[in-house]
Amino acid sequence: MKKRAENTTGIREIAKRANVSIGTVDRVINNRPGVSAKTKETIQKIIEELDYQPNIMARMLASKKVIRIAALIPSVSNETGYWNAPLKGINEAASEIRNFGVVVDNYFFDQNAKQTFTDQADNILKQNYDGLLLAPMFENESIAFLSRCRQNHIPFVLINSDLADQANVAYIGPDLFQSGYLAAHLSKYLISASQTVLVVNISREIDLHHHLLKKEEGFRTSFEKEHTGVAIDKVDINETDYDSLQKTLKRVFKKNKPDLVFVTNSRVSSVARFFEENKIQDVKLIGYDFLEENIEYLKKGTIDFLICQKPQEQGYKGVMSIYQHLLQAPVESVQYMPIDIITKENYSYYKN
Amino acid sequence: MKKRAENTTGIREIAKRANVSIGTVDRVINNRPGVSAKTKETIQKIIEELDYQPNIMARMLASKKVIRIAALIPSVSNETGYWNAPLKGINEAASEIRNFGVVVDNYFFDQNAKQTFTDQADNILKQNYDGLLLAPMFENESIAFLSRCRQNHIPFVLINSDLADQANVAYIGPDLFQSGYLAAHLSKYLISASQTVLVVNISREIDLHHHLLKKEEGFRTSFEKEHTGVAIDKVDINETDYDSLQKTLKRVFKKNKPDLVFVTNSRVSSVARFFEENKIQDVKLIGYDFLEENIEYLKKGTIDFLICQKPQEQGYKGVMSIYQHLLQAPVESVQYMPIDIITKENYSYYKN
DNA sequence: AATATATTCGTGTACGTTAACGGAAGGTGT
DNA sequence: ACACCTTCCGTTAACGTACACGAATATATT
Repeated sequence: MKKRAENTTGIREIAKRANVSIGTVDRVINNRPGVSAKTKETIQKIIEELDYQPNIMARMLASKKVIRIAALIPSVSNETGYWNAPLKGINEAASEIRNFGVVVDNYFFDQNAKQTFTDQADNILKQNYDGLLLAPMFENESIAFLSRCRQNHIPFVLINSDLADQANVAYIGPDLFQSGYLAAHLSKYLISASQTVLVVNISREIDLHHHLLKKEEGFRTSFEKEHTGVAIDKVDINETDYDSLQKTLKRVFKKNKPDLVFVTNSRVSSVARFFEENKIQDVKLIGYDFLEENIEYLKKGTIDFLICQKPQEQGYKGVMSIYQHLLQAPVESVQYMPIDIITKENYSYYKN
Repeated sequence: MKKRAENTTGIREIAKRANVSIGTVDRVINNRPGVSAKTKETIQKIIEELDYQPNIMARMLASKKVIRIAALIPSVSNETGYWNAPLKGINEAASEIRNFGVVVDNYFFDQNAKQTFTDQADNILKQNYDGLLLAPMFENESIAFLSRCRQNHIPFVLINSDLADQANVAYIGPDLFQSGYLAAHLSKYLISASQTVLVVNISREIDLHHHLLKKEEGFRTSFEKEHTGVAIDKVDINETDYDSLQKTLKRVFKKNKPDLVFVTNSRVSSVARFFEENKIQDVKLIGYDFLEENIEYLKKGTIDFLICQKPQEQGYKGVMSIYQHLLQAPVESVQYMPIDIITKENYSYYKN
């Protein structure tokens, strides 16, 4: 490891060449007032000539500014560990930019209790953050919250599910429609024409349904497009406990047993459990997300495919995007996650 | 005339708590001699207690060290643009850590000319780099090169294909066997029992073959395990131009037309072209890598699946890993890339 | 003309760390 | 006794930038 080469760049060199002090150069670089037009121009010319790039290290070291970001996401429930992954991504990003003077505070709400969401939203607004990362699970409440953020000039990034026309800095998450569309495509390898498919939406709060419906729409569109003659049934289950699910599925299966079941979210493991307990082996099963319980059933072959969309990366990129925006850097406003297909063979290599 | 912050968690605070000077603390942190065992211990205890993380900014600012890394990978040929992606990853990493006093120099060799590899290797050794990133395409030459690196105490990271027992800091790339295994699994959705599969290895230098053979091995193993009764033929093509390929395939297809073709590398588009030109539509096709020409055939349906293993990320992580290692940070020694499945439906969301 | 006010600029200190330098205390050999 | 090490530790000047403070100069006001 050698010594660094003689540095002829830097604010100091610019000052020397312009015959001014570094203070003046600093004012020009940071676009602060107090420099005559003439001086400013000569300095800017020299900056261009040298292709001067400020040293980020020194800048961050010297700057006492602190950027404060709030993240509001669902808490990890015992019903689904999905939000573990985004949280991990958020924390990873947070620790990466901690040295850059960024503080990320995490707030959590209960997906089964709207009140917890609005409470935390109020909480966040009181603290006067510089930016916000939000998983807008409750549609109406989120819209209200974001409207107040706009009033307070707090920029925000949405992850996991999108909301139209919110003037958000970025959306980072799945293309829900396309994700359902792909699920249908995979299904076509698993069943043949004139067989029956069952779409299962499992979620307690009806507000969370819009999220699932887009996937269902994509799923149906794919089948309709190709005129496969496949019949698509559907059932909504508004309770997340296993007993309710079992009761409903028993009824549906008795009436018309499907050849393939498509679960529109991560609760596919409950359906798999239902299959196992009732010795249903000839029905294919597709669902979402790389969760331990899902993987167990994937290993056993009860679940055929899982679709996953990088939840951890969503958290990571969410934080990074709001941070970039606060640094005035341009940010891609729609960042769709890749649609990953997980099978028995490749799950051990999957990285959330 | 501002006072230093009180609640500082830096080297200064540690010094205060340990009743020593920051110089001593610095010696302990950087593991330099000149500190009594007793003092060292108390300081280390305090560091643990505070969960002290050195400020990278300040460290890089104050340190006059420059870390020099060499990367040696195949050049982008007109035959395949595969190495564009790793190169992009390498450059991305390089520019991310440039401010941290790291210089990455790229060296290229021609996959069809061993000599270029050894020439560049000599070149690199002369320059006395601190670390090396290598794609060890030529097995024997790479082993010889790495042996000399070890002698010169230059740590190295391997990407894209692995070499056993080289004392490398890390391997970052596909699990070749498993990747072929997955290809076989997908194949089972596309064909039925007692049909015929053809494995195609395309590569000019025989030394590059060991790479492809592992994939073939995984592919065969999967079929053997499940006793599907599928017959697996194989053909090696040692020229990379289209005419040679066409001639060989015509001969093979005349003799025994397969129901599915598995191409063990990114040259699958040549086979797709062969299919298209000869109006072969009932043969399934699986291959590797997210290249423009491959995607074209995927769109058209000539190629059914592509398997891709994040070539860009391989480059990125390769640079980052050797860098981390040079910073004395621990590095995961085997980093298998996820095995991504690309279809007509999800290719537009794929990120290399 | 004297004073007040604005404009433009230079100086100094701080950010957290590295590393060169030097000093004190104690040991060794003659 | 002296000179000369060693070992252990403190002090201090950088690194490149931000920013507060105040000095110098120019312009306006009375």
